Amino acid sequence: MSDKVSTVFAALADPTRRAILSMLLEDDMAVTDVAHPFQMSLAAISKHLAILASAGLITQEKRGRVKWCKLEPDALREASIWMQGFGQFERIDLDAFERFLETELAPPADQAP
Amino acid sequence: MSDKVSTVFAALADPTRRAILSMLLEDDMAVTDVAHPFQMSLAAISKHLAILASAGLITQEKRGRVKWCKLEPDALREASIWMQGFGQFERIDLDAFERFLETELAPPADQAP
DNA sequence: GGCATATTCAACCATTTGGTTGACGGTTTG
DNA sequence: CAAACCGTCAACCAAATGGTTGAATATGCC
Repeated sequence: MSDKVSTVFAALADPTRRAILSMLLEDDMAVTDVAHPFQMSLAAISKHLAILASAGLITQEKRGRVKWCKLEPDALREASIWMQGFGQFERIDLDAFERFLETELAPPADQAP
Repeated sequence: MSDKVSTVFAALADPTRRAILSMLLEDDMAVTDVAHPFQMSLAAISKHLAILASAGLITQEKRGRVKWCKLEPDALREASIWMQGFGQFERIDLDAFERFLETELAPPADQAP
């Protein structure tokens, strides 16, 4: 493994970890709260979170006795860009794609195409 | 693992397998030729190819005594869509993205946009 | 101080992964 | 037919993965 992209993909290859990421999409969460919906030990979830953190997909910050987990979506970018090298995306102009995103992702009631 | 998305991500988590996919981006290849640049046994590459095939990322067709490997980029779509749930891609309009691709990825000397 | 809460550590276990080697089954060619 | 080539299978191995439990470490509260 070792390289960055491999680490990210490996982290994403586990459904529990993907579920955790989906949960964190809503809001930052404490480790205990992340663990709550799963029927596995807190230690197991703690390990999953460590893996997500070492892949850069989340960051953890301890405030008081609780450790808050925060999604870091930017870590997906490199892997996402790798994937865009394939399929319909293979000849993509990344600058044009960037411009596309800027207009497409503008605030809801902003522009009329 | 078991689910489709997990299988695809797991397949992508290995640098050898990603290298193979990159090679297949150029052209279809025989197993032996895929194995050539790597310094590991043919059997090992054969296993990697089986993993890529079971993830749906490639297909293999035997013609005569050689087995041809072909990239199947569509298998990346589901995983790619999953990733788009995060980060800057979360509010993307897939139809608009499709139209964008159609113009942006038009065959070199085919039609003038 | 003492107890409850939040999280990790350490040791352990079963299974999977990524690799090796050698034998084997098809296919092509001399 | 026999020899060479293509690829997989089977058995094995070391290391990584995903999980468990119980003890340990912080922190907060009465």
